[in-house]
Amino acid sequence: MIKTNQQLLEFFESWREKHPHQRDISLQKFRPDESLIWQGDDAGDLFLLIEGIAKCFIREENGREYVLAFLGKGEIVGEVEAVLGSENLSNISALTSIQAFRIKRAFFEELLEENPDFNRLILREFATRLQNTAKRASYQQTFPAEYKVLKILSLWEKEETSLSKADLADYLALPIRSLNRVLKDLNEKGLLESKGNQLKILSKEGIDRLMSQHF
Amino acid sequence: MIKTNQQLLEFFESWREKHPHQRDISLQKFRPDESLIWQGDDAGDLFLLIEGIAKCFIREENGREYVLAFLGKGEIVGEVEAVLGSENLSNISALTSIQAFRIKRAFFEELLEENPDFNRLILREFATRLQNTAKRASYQQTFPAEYKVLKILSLWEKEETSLSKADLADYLALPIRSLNRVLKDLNEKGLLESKGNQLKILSKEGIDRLMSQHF
DNA sequence: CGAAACGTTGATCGTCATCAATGACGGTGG
DNA sequence: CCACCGTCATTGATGACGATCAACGTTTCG
Repeated sequence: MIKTNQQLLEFFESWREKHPHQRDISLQKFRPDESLIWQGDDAGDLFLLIEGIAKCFIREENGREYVLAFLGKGEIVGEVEAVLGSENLSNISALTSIQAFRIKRAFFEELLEENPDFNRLILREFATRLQNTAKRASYQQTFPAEYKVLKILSLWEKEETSLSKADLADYLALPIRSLNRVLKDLNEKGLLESKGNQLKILSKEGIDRLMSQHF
Repeated sequence: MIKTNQQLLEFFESWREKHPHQRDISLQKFRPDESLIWQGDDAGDLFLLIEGIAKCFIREENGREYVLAFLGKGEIVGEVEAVLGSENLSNISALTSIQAFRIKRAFFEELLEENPDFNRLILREFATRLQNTAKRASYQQTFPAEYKVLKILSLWEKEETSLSKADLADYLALPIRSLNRVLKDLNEKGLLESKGNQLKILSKEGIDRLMSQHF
């Protein structure tokens, strides 16, 4: 639900320890709602999240937002554009306060070419993202709204941080009104407790049961 | 619409010329409807398409198919799974007769580690796929059926090969009936001519005009 | 001063209307 | 026989609008 990449984080942390004076990596902070990357801009520096949560989303020509992913600790942003040299496909904005490494693009490319471990980490990162987006595109197309919500909730559970309902709705490509409707139903069925933005799953079994009815 | 990767094809062709007796790459043919890769199987050898078109799709638990991409000349399949060592995410099946290189997985990994040019090609391939799937997921969620069809058609035009309507419908995540309805409308508006599986765009301007109405 | 009362604001929901997408079924034409 | 369409019914998702409720700060009064 919120992607993380512990290995990538460790790679950069240990790199920093070994090269404390390296100027290609710097620390940068963002406040909630600040943007790290703007869709349509030319590829610039990359960021690696150390703390906090960011939202990666595309704004369509009709104004609607589609959330591609929520990114957490250890996730890197801007790599796709860096590799292709293309303009930014998506926006990245901070949901919480964020602490991040800012990585010079040239340095990223250098690492990619000269450090096999890093190269491998990025390859794996790409591959998992591909898997994730493909899976999600598939089931978000083929299942009704209620199921999408259930799917998210079943992935939830131990997630510490709660997202705003608005963000959740964007992620599911549902209007808030529709999301609320589904949540209320689940509430009445006793599967869920919702106060404000805090969603609490009361019966994982019940949720799995409901999901299986869509087959 | 139908992805291709000329550079990757050239890489393997020239590799073969230089190493004619290499046993890690072999030629393999597939007939229409044959499968190259089955969803859920363990990662095996990879394929690189030399001729023909393949369909990459996920079958959901409720039986519906979601087409991730149509693959043509120079596209490689099975790389994501090879990198992650995970089971196959999707099915790959031949739409036309296919001629392909079959690449041993171990050899692929070796190439990836030891050949910087190849490594770069794969990185770029991953990155463009990420861009494509992300873009598509976004606009397929946020626009109505008619628009999705228009979008495809506007990308069409110079495409030589025509896909079956059934495949097109799966790609758009629409039932055939619905696809036919849209096509008929466009037909009546004089923007499109359709006989059998051959779709011919009569007025690109008209299509762009219709698309802009969705904003 | 402190507590009760009040008003404002934003989130949520009940209800109804609407629309888009789909399914069903039978007909037609190649 | 198969692909396609006319037509009608149904379903799911959404929008509109007003009512309600909770949170919060402000006012009023004892």
